[in-house]
Amino acid sequence: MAQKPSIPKGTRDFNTVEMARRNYIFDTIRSVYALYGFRQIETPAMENLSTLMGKYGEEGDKLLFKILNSGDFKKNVPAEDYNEKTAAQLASKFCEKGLRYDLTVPFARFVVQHRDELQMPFKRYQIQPVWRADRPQKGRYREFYQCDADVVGSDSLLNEVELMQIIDEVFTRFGIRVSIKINNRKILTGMAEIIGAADKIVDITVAIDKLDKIGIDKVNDELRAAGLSDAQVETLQPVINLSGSNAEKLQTMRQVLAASEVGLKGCEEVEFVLNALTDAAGNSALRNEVDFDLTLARGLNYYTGCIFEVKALDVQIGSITGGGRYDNLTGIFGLPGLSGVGISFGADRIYDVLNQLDLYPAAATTATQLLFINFGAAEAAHCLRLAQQVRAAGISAEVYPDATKMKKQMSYANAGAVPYVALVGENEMQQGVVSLKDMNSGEQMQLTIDEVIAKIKG
RNA sequence: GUGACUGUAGUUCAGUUGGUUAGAGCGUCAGAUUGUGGUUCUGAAUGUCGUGGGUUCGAGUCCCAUCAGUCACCCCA
Repeated sequence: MAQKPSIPKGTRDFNTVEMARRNYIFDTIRSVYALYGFRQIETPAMENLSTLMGKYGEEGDKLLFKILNSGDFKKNVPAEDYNEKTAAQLASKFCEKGLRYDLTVPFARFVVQHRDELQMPFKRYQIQPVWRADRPQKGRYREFYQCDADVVGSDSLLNEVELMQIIDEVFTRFGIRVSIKINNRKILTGMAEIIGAADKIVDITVAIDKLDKIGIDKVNDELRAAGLSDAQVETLQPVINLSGSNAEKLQTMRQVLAASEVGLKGCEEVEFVLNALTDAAGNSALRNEVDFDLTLARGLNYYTGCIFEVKALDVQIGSITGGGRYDNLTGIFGLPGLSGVGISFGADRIYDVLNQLDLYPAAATTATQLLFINFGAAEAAHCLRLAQQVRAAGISAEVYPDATKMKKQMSYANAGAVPYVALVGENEMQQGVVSLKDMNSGEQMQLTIDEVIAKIKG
C-alpha cells in the first residue's frame, strides 16, 4: 500500500461502537445537568486570540492552537521583523484567532457579551471539544471534550453543594467508584500568608499538588527551589501531612490559620459545604466519599474559593473531573464583581475508565433491535411494512437491503450485535406470521407481528 | 519545551552471530452448510520490512539522517 492517510497527532477517529459509548457518557451527564436546572449553550470552536491569551498563564499561551489569518497576512509585517522577532511575536501578527483551550474562558466572554440578556444567576452547561497543542501521552489528547456546568451571578455556597451532588449523581449512574476531594483556595492563600510568602502562592500550590505523586521529600525540594526558607518549609509540614477526619482536619487548620482572616474564611466555606451535604443524623447525602484535602491545589490560577477534584478509585488515570469557584473571571472582560463556580467532567478520561472497567449497560451500545432477513423482492416489500409497524412501536428495525445468502445476512446481524432477527419467507407471509430468532439464546418461534413487538418491548 | 523507547500483512506480534523464496495468531474472503449467525473443519488473499542514504559479496537485522507512534517529565482533563 502507498502511504496510508492519517490524522494529526493527539486526535482520534471514533467508530460506531465508540460513538455509542461516548453518547452514553454525554447523555448521562447532560441529563443530570438538566435535572439540576442547567441549560445548554454552545460557543464557536475559534475565539479571538485577544479573548484567549493571558488567561491560562504563560504555559497555557504556548499551548493555544493559533489560526493563520486569511488573505495576504504578511503584507503588513515589515521584512526586518522576520529576523528580529521571535516566532511567538510573529505569530501574534499573523494570527488573530485561536481554537478554544477550555470552555470556561469562552463562557466568561459569553456572559460579558450577553450580560443584558441573561437572567442572573445564570446556570449553563456546555459539552464541546477543546484543543491544546500539548504533546500527547496516555489519557492526554490534543482534541478532547469537556462537559462543563457553571453558575454565575450567585455567591451562595449552595451552588458548590449542588455541584457536588451532580458529581456524585453522575458517577453513581456510571457505576464508577470515585473519591471526591474538596479544598479552598483561600486556605492555601492563608497558608502562604502565615509563612510570609504570599507572592509565592502559585509555586506553593503547584508543589503541594504533587504530593501523592512524588512524595513529601520532593515536594519540599520543590518548595525550597521556589525560594522558601527551611523555616518556611518546616512551618508547612503539619499542613501537608494533615490527617484525620474532615472535622479534625478543619479543626487543625483553624489553629494553624488563626492569624489569617482569609484562611479562616476558607475553612468556614469548606465546613459549610461539607455540613450541607450531611443530614441531621450525620450521614452523608452523597454515595461517594468526600475528602477535605489540603494538597488539592489545581493548576489553573483563576480559582479563588472552593476547588474540587475527582479521581477514580479503581483506575490510575489522573483527575477525571475538576472545578471550583472563580470570583473575578469576567473582570478581565470588563465586568467585575461577578462570581462564578463550575465543574468540568473529562469525558475522554471517563471513557477510558468505563472501558477498562467494562461498565457499559448493554442497552447503551445496541443500535438495531430487529433485523428482517431479505428473501427476495416480494418478501422484502412485505417486511418493509412490518418494519414500519415495529418502528411505530419505538423499536429500531432494519430490513437487509439485498437478497443475499442467509449466512451473510445472519453474520451481519451477529456482527452488529442485533438481538433479534425476523425471518419472513413465503410460508410466513401466507400464514401472516414472523419467525423470530433470539440471537442470544438461538431459540426461534413463530409469532404475529404484534406478539413480536410485545416480546421485544417486554 | 526536555528525555527515553518503538516502527515487519487489516491488526497483534515472531524473525537466530547479517545469508537464498519474510512467518504465526486474530480478523477478512470462499467452501463444508441452496432457510440460520455466534462454535468446528478445509482453503485463499494480503507486505516498497516507516522513508532516504551508508557499510557489506549480501541488510528486516549494523550505522547515520528523517518522519511517525508510544511513554515519562513539564503542565493538565
